[in-house]
Amino acid sequence: MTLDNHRNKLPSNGIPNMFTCKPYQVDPDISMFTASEGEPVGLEHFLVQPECKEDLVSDFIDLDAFQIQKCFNMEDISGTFEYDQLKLDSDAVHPNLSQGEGKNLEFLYELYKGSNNGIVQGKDTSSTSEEFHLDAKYADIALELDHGPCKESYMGNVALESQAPEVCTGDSVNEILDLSSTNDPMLKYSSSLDSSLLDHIATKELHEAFKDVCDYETLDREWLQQHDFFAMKNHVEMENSMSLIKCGVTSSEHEGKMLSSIDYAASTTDPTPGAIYDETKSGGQQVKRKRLTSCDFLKTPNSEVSKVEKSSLDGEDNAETLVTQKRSRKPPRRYIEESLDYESKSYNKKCGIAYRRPNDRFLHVRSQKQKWQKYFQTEQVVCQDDCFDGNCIQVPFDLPAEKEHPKKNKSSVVQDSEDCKDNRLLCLGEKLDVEPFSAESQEDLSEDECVTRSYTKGSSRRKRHISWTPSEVVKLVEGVSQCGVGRWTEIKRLLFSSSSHRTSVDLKDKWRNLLRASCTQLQIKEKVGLKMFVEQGRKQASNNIPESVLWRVRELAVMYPYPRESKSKVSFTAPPAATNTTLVPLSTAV
DNA sequence: TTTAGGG
DNA sequence: CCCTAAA
Repeated sequence: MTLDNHRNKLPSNGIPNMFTCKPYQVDPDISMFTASEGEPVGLEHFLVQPECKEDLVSDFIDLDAFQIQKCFNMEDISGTFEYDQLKLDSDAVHPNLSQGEGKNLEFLYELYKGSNNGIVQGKDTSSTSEEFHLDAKYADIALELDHGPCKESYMGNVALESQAPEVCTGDSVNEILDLSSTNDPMLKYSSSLDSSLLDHIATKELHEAFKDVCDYETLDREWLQQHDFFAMKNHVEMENSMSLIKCGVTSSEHEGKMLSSIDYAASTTDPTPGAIYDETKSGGQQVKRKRLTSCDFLKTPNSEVSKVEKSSLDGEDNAETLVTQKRSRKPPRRYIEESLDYESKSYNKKCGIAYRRPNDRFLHVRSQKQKWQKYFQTEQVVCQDDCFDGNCIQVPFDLPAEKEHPKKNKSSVVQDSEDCKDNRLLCLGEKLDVEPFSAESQEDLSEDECVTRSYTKGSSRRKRHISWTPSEVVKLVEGVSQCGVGRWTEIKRLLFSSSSHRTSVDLKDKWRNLLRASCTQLQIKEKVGLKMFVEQGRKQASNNIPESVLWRVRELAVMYPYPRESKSKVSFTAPPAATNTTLVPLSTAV
């Protein structure tokens, strides 16, 4: 399209005519319905303006046939328009249109008519203006509308009415209202429209229209983007308009701006049920392309305004590209990524520290506190403390870790923090690891673990205490019976391979403890009798070690003498007097 | 690395 | 459960 093709003309009377329509030729080779999916076809691609008639003034007035139709729609609605002022350009009528052209025009007409359906009540376009030949389904009639005194207000009404009942966002409405108010105070009448209500209606209608053909979200997003785009464009135009006003440009130029607003309105009034359902099943895409038409049209550098628009829109190349070229496609990946990124950022910012894992949060609090403690005394520290919800027992930061482990070399604060971190992380991992072990193990872990954890927190490298369950003891005994005493690695490999928290050393230690326990228990049981047995029962209950297991341990101890333990074992099996002296302190201690 | 033993 | 020495 050439630049001239988009310029609207003024009638010979010299009055700016913003409704000048040129006869459009339909290119039969390009059909909206046969266009490939990936390449939306703008209307202007097959509506070719063959000629420029009167290029008098309006670089700022951009109307193609489609928008003119919209103007007609509005005029039908407004009821304030003097149809006498409409003149049909005889050149507009093309009685010799081919079949394909007729179809395309018919589609245009249907779109046009459909756009009316939402707002025209009991009024048939064809009946109101026979001259338009629209009832003849030739949508590309060229019209000349005299630029009468009422035109401005009319235009304003057009813009408002065309946008209001159909689809529009509050922004676009406001933009247009701004434009209108700057041009004609009469238009303020329309500013009383409830934009939110209009938004509701518009959205509802839009959803109805696309119920069967479009995905709601996609449609909404695209539509909103387009509207934002329009609003922005409006804004740009308004600014430009104001600058032009300052330069003393005639009011017709402002009308040009307003026509641009109408363009937006027209472009947004397309997806009406009538337009869609009267057409083929691909109505949604058609409507999209239809909208694209207006965008492309606006994008065409046909005037200074358009240039300004284009440049400004190029700055928004994302939106522009999306709106003008990728209408029937999904939003570009970059857009999605940016959106997601933005959402995630805002989400994170909103959530902040509250969504950290408790473990990390504790560490964060602690490290931050240590760091800040040097510089700030109270405020931030207190805030951090408040963030800590106390799921764990918080150890005072000045609490020396060496308290629990005096042998450890005194670590620095940072070192302590790191160690604590490791320890806590280890605890978490181990707990997760232990949980599927068995129900018993979970029971055992429940309360004691919390206490243990809180107590062992200060010590850096001490492993969390995990009580031996009876099942574990049984496994250990079985392992010893199979592999023999002292082959702890093998036992672990065979029976405790799934228990990462039980090392071979642990097995050895446990076996040693079992030996002691068995010695003690059995010895006491033999010696003292029932009274001590009751005590043993208590102890046994506390240890959860069945007596049968202890007996088994003793048998194994005999079979596989444990080094150096065998001495005590021997003493255990030795005369009672000797065992008494050694075991009494133990039993009493327990 | 594993085991034994002290703590 | 940790630590260390010894193998």
